[in-house]
Amino acid sequence: MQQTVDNAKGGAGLVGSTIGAITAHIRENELSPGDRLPSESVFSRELSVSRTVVREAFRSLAAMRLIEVRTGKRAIVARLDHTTLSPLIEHGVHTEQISILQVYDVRRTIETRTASLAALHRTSAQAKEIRDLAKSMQDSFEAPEEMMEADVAFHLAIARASRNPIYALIVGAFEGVTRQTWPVGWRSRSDVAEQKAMLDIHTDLAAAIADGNPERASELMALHFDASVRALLAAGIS
Amino acid sequence: MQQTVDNAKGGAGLVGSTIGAITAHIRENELSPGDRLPSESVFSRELSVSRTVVREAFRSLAAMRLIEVRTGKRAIVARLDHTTLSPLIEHGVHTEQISILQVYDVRRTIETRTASLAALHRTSAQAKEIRDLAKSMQDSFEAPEEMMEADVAFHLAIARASRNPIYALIVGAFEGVTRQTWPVGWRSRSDVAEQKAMLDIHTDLAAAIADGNPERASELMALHFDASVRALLAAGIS
DNA sequence: CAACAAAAACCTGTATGATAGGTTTGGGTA
DNA sequence: TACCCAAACCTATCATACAGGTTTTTGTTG
Repeated sequence: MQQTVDNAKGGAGLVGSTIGAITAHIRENELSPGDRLPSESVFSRELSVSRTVVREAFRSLAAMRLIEVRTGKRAIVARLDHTTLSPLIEHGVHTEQISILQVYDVRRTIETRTASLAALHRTSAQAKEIRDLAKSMQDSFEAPEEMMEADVAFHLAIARASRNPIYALIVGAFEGVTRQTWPVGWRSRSDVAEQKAMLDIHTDLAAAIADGNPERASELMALHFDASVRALLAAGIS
Repeated sequence: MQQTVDNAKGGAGLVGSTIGAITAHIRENELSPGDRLPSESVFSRELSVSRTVVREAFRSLAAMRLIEVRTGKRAIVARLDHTTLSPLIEHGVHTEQISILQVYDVRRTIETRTASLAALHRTSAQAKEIRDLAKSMQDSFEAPEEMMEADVAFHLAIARASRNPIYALIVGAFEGVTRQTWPVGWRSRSDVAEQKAMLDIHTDLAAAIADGNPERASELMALHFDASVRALLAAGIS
């Protein structure tokens, strides 16, 4: 019936080209996170496609976390968010395209670096946050659920303290998988002494970051992951 | 009017819960990449939502690359694909949430590891592919465009040879940004000797991987990135 | 009976129009 | 001036329709 949107980018189909037009709009107008986009009907009129198509394009962009849609309000350009990639990795694991050990290899690679960077770049507020989380873990020895949440937050806080949002993005990507495997690793630690040792590594790591000691921080992080991998292997996870 | 889908996951709204229902379907039936999903109308009936809602859910999942939709055919579970994350990183760069140097810090971290792993795990076919790509770069000295493509393919091939798909995913995420900054870095290399040196590093790296020498491979990769960062800084990119 | 081709059934892509309910905004009133 | 409310606007969802692709069924023919 009509068909005005040029097929510049975003793949074939009207929805694809509409996605291209919207991202182009963001770039050309140099929109920043939080800035509002034109409404669905405006795009619909402007691009001569039905609102259905624009809606599907909006949904796609929202799924990619490039924009945020809120009912009644206009869509806004999205701020990078560490939860973005979690579903993707979970999907990979569930469909057996990714193994848990592969996740841990990547985490070790990334997080020895975030530990270094955090020791160099953390603000004092972040140093405190990280130490508090390590303490939370110690305090919740009897409540594994809480300890796990503190652990997840601990690693993410370190990634954020690296002051490179990409690291936070990647570390966040593994949150979902971590929540599914953490209890297994924890239970597989043979005795209480070993469990305490694990907690101590976290505390020492927090201290190294607070002290601004990147070598020690990254060394402790490496130790942590080596121990985690041993625990997972002991539990029969590959 | 109706409203049957439980709000288990995927966020509020019918579309969100429908997304949850579809991913649940994939998990419960343990679908693998390539397996076909029920049609839109089936989900529509099953979940008592309109096809519009199911379509938007499908679009969202397709945008996240959890499924693939093809006109006329049924949607299938998607294979992990290294191009998935590129738009996200580009968005971050365009909206100034991510700097180029931050991209290079992550690449250095990741790719020194992929170089090691590739040296350990590459098949002989992969070793050949990597060497051929290094050679392509040497051969296209007069055609920067081709050289860039060979370079991009080179790094991705190494990531794939690591035999950990997550690395390929992450390295692939930076393709878009790389294509936008590569020419700048190349031109900023002051003289031909320096440009040749850069090419030699690639060739040596390919050799180290073929030789199964992980230490040397990762060392060369680190050298490569140090030089790249210097070139970008020289070009005034931060 | 097997091979094959036409047709029926099904599927996705897109458009249109309608209703419900949340948000913004500009007046008008106190 | 401060505040409240109605109009205007926006997104969420539904129902329906039709134009192409794709798969399956079926009927025919060798």
